[in-house]
Order: sequence, then C-alpha cells, then structure tokens
Amino acid sequence: MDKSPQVLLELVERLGNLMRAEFRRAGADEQLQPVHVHALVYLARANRYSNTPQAMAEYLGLTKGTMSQSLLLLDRRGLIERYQDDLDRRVVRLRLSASGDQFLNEGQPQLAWQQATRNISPNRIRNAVSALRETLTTFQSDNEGQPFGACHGCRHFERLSARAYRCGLMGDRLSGPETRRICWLYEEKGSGTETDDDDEE
Amino acid sequence: MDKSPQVLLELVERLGNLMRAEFRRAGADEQLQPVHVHALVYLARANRYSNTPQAMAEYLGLTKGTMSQSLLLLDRRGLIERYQDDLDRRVVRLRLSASGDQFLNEGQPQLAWQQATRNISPNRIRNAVSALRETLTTFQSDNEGQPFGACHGCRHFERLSARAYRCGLMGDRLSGPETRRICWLYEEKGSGTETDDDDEE
DNA sequence: TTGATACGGTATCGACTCGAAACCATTATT
DNA sequence: AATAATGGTTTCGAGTCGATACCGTATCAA
Repeated sequence: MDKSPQVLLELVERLGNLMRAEFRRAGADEQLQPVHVHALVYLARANRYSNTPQAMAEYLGLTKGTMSQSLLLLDRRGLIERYQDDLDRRVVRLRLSASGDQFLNEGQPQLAWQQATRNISPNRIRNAVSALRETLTTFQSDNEGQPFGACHGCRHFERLSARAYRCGLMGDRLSGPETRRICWLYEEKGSGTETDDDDEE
Repeated sequence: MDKSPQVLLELVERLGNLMRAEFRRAGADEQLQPVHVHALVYLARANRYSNTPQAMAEYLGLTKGTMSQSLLLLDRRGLIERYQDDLDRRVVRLRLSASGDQFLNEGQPQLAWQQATRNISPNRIRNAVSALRETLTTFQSDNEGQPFGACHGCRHFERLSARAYRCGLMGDRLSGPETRRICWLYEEKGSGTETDDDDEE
C-alpha cells in the first residue's frame, strides 16, 4: 500500500492554498479577491478563442452567473475591457486594460512561486510537471472537463510552413506567439482518431 | 530562460482548483463549502497538538475569526465536537464527531484524485512529491509560515525504542500511528537550508 | 417567414467567506 | 496586583457562489 498519491494531493492542495493567499496579498492594494487576480492572470494568457466569460468560468471552475459578477467588478475597477464580438453579437470578449496589464506587471503575483522553486533543478521540475500534467489529463477525462491546452499537442493544430500555423477547427491562421496561449478548444491529439495533419515536429 | 516553474505553478493551481471543485461536490449533500470539507479532512489527519482552531486556521490560510465562523457551522451541522483543554482553559480542542467521520468515509472526497494518479508510476509520484515538498518548505521559510509536517523528519522527534517514540518539545510519548499525523509544531531537522530529499518510504 | 428552441450573458437572491477590528476569558509577566 | 499577551468569539461590510429567472441573439424546422 503506497501513500504517496495521498501525500502528493496534500502538497498540491497546500501549495494551491498558499498561492491563493499570495494572490490575495497581491490583490489587496486594489481590493481584489484571489479569484479576480486569477482571472486577470488567465486573461493575460488566453488566446483569441478563449477570452470570453464562458471560457473563463470553465477554467476557473465557476458558474457563468458568478463569473459575470466578477467581471462586472473588474470592469468597474477599470482592469479589463469588454467588447462585443461582431460575428455573434451574444458573445462578449474580454481584454486586459492598460491598468490591468500594469497591475500584473507590478504586482507580480507569481513571483513568490518563482522564488520558492529556485533551489530545485530544472530537471526535477520538468519531471514534476510531466507527472502533474498527466494527472490533470486523467482527472479531466474522468470528469468531462474542458482540457485547456496550448496548440502544440492539440489535434486541430496545423503547421502551414516553417513559421505559419493554423487552427483546423476554427480555420484561422495563427501567429507563433498565439500558438503558445491557453485555448479552451484544445483537444488531445492521438487517441486513434484519423488526423489530417501528419507533419509533426 | 526556462518557463518550467511557471508551468508547474499553473498545474498546481489548476489541480488545486479541481480538487476544490471536487470538495465542493463532496460537500454539496451536506450543504458544505469546500473549505469545510477541507477542514474535516485536516481534522482527520491532525495530531493531538494540532486539533485547535488556531492550528487549523494556520493550515487553511484563514484568519482566526473566519475559522471561528466555519467551526460554528460545522458544529451546528454536528460534524465536529468541541471541548475544552483542561490545562489551558482558553484553548478549544476539536474532534470529528461520528457523523463527521462517516461523512469522510462515505463522501470520499479524495477518491477522484487517487483515480487521477492511477497511471503514474510510484517512482515518478515520489519524485514529484519530493520536488513539491521542497518548494513548500522554501515558500514557507520565505513567508514565515508554519511548516506542518509529520514527526518523521522533525527536529523534536525522538525514538525511545523499536516501537516507542517521544516528542522532545512537548515531552509526550507518542504511539506509532500518531507519529504519522500532521503536526503544526513541526520543525525541519537539519539547521541548514539544504534539504535532502531521500526521505522516502 | 415564422415560430420554437438553444445559447451567451446578465440580474437577483440567500447562505456563506473572509479580513479587520473590537471584544472576552484565561494565562503569563512583572 | 496590575499589565500584557494569548486563544477564541463576535460583528461588520464587501464580495463569492450556486440557483434560478430572465434578456437578446442565433439556429433550426417547418
């Protein structure tokens, strides 16, 4: 009988709590709750398909009603901007405002974490990352959750040329940096389905 | 520039969120918030020095006022019992009630996690544990947080004989199982900051 | 064209969180 | 004995959060 998974859970939870507390501290100046800070961090990393209230709610594990409330607050504080999608006028799109951007750059909510990992070798970190990533994938496929990944590794990702990419699902061309952002349309490659892109790297 | 620490943070956060959502689900029947479930889980794992509101607040990262509220609720629901310490009459001690115990056994809030780690080899889990543990230690010493560990590895831990142990700080003899519970008096053994991570069992 | 229905988002409600600060006993210090 | 420190509780106000109802837009079926 191995208790390691149990211990791992405890650690993830504990570190999660601490980061939450860190987010709380980072947001204290601006009167923000941890979840607001988290929302801003997400927004800074989300790609063009994923900057909607819906995707955000999914990512943060909230209902759309709750999300709407938080966004209202962030808007009032002037940290985000909302604008309408011109293709589907039901859809609201979000972006960081200048001061939202500034807040993330100055507050550095993730700095404490960077510090905390300073003594650990890159190799051990990579190993931990791979184990946790696998855990996350399993967890999500167990629970029907949205995957939320970046293009690399996504079934819809297509490479047109050395520096040109495309999302096969949405049909848009993507810039290099954009392929590294978080996308809620992400789907794991492989899994025995026929893929039309066989040019992998 | 390595982005792995950043990714690790993202994963820990995301998994933390998911466990939080899991706790939410587990507590839904009993009308409990995630933090309540977490409190019960903690209580089930805390040793005799750590079953107080104060230790709990420290562990969960809440203020004592907030903790007091949550404990009130758990008491109303009959999931915990409070009793006075007879040495220091300011101190309140906590224990799971029968139904609190039952709740944990039936709800199995940690089961989903156990499942999610099923495909990962014990060895990789242990490595991840060791990396995260080190991160936690560094984080806590950066931020003056209480360490919260089990006897094994604690500076105050003394082994009297093959199966008899003692806490040098409090002077009590400890049973074998008790040495494996969470203690908020925990202090890292070696005085140096470098920790050896070969303490796996 | 005209419904019916689905969907993205907002508004409202009530129970609860959470930090801050005031407060109350009890213990420690002097 | 007076004072300070300590463990917990209470109170307050802004905010979270799920549930539900609701609004406008898009989609689908006749």
